[in-house]
Amino acid sequence: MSATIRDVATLANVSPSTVSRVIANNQAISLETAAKVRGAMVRLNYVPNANARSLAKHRTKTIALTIARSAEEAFANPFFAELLRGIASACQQRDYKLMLSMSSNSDWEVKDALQMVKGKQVDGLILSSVRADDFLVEALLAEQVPFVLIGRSLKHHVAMVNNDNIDCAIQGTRHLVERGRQRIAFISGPRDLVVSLDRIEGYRRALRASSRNLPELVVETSFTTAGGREAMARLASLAEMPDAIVAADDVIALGVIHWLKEHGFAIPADVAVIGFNDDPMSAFMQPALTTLRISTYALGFESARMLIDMLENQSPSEQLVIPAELIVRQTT
Amino acid sequence: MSATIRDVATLANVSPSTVSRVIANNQAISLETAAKVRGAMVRLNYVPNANARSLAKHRTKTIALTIARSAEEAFANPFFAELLRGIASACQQRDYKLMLSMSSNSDWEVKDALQMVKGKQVDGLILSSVRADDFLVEALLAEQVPFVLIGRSLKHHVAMVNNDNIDCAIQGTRHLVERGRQRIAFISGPRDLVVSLDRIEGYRRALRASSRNLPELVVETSFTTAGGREAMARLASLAEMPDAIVAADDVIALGVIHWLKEHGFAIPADVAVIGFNDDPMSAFMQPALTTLRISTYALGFESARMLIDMLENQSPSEQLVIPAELIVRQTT
DNA sequence: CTGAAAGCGCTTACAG
DNA sequence: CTGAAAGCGCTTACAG
Repeated sequence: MSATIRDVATLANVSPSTVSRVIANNQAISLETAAKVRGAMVRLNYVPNANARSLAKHRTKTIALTIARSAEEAFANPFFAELLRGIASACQQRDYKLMLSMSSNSDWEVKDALQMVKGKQVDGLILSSVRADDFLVEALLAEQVPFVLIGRSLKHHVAMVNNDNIDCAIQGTRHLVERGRQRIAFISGPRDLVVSLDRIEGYRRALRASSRNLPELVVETSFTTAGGREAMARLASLAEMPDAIVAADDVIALGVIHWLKEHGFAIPADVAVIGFNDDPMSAFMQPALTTLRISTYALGFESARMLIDMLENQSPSEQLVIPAELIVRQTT
Repeated sequence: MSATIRDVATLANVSPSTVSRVIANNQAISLETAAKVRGAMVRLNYVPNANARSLAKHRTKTIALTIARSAEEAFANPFFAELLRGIASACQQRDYKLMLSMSSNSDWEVKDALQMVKGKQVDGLILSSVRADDFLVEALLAEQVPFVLIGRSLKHHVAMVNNDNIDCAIQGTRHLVERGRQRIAFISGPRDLVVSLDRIEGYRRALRASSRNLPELVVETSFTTAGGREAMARLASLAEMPDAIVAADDVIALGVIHWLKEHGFAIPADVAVIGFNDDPMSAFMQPALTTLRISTYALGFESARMLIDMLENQSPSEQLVIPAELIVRQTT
């Protein structure tokens, strides 16, 4: 059995309260006593029991990232690795622990999230995606759980860090318009996500803003390479095939490019392609992918920083918009 | 404040002990009582406090993955995302929570790990890499902490899941020998890692086993794309440049390929390249990368499964070797 | 089948 | 500057 606070107290000849105070760096304790206690702690190899501590203090110094997908799916997309990188860095800096919660269906997601926070395993949550009808947000609001969104809520004014996805899609689409493309299609992720709705909206606005009366062509698929291939195949079977694709994710764009190459289309000569995210691999693809750099790392870092600030200083919830940038490479 | 077990007890008109028993699904409780209690739980939206529970039960149903790098670095390599995917899946299946622990230096690593386990935040650990002089392993052994290694320990017989890295390197190198390459260089990751030593060993054995008296050429770099470029640049500056590269990681291989393309070398005509891992991106590179598929996902999944088995059934520690396979594509 | 009591290992007013 | 006591919210022998 590990040493407890009593063992330390006994060895140092003080009361447990005193030991507790030196753990907490309480200034009231005299330097001699503190030194004596610290000596006992190292001699016993003492580590405070975090459960007892959390139970007494009502805080855990732990936050969780929730991902509304099966673990299988989630980390297949570099977006989440990059997001995690940012979150983990902020946690490291602020001495917080990070917990991961993945759930494949929306009921479980709500249940898991509430369980972690109400069960006092974590102090707060980062939600990695937001659905249009977000039960989770409502449930968390109702239960007064501290959380920050990666993305935005359609209905509630809550802490969030997001990109201006409408504007991103406008930029991407306009770029294609300016390149003189005639049939620009948009391959969207699942339409129940706010991010999908925003990007579709931006795509539409850009087309309408062009004076050329360009047709709107939106198809939906999953955020996977396979999804990209499949969507491209569908688009190619149309009477008139698109000459440009805006894909809502680099991983989708990758699938599109594969399909095109396999079927002998030249990129960008026959079909131009633009993605979203600027995943680390995207610069290295052949041809290198034109994409919207949404700064996923910053999204993660800032969300964690914001949550921890809220937790520690009850600072008010912020609405942060991370700037995005069109990175033009070889596919357009 | 959230409802506690007392609130539920009061509402259901039973004692807290009884509520605790229905939470635990204790068979002794009558069906009526159980139903009554469950009713009260949902009415109060009750969630048990995990800290109190862990404190009383001495277990948390949580495991941690430790990564001995800064968060910055870790998730830049797809290996960890893939590993995490496997681990998270197993956790999901077995209803365990997953905690992440990253630490950039070896002292912190030991401290963090002991803190998590001795502090009862987690029941056990998965170590994602093993150093030749592994203080962590010794410390964990001394403290009787349950853990499993991804990789192998040079000195201790402990629970582990690993690839036969020596054999992998033999296969990869032999493949190049059979392709008639004359100057086969090996780009290793940091030499303080067991996995690096094993792969270097395999490379050497394969060269010696060839009857052609091939020169040994080993350089060391970090597990990054930049590391690959830099190492390739060094090799290219030699009197006689290599005509084949075995890179200890696909990410390194990617850097090598970039360097070669930028400097006008044909792959594989001038220089053949082989990687390790079969990261998801590797099949999509141009040219597609020949690599050793080490089944990273399985490594992760099995490590978590093994750890949880040890935790739940005190099953003895296993030594599992995940088979690897040479995937020949276009770079060789 | 159920309850009262002690215990898990901390923290924190309250006294002195 | 330090200690005794109560409390955080559970679980689990021990009785009955």
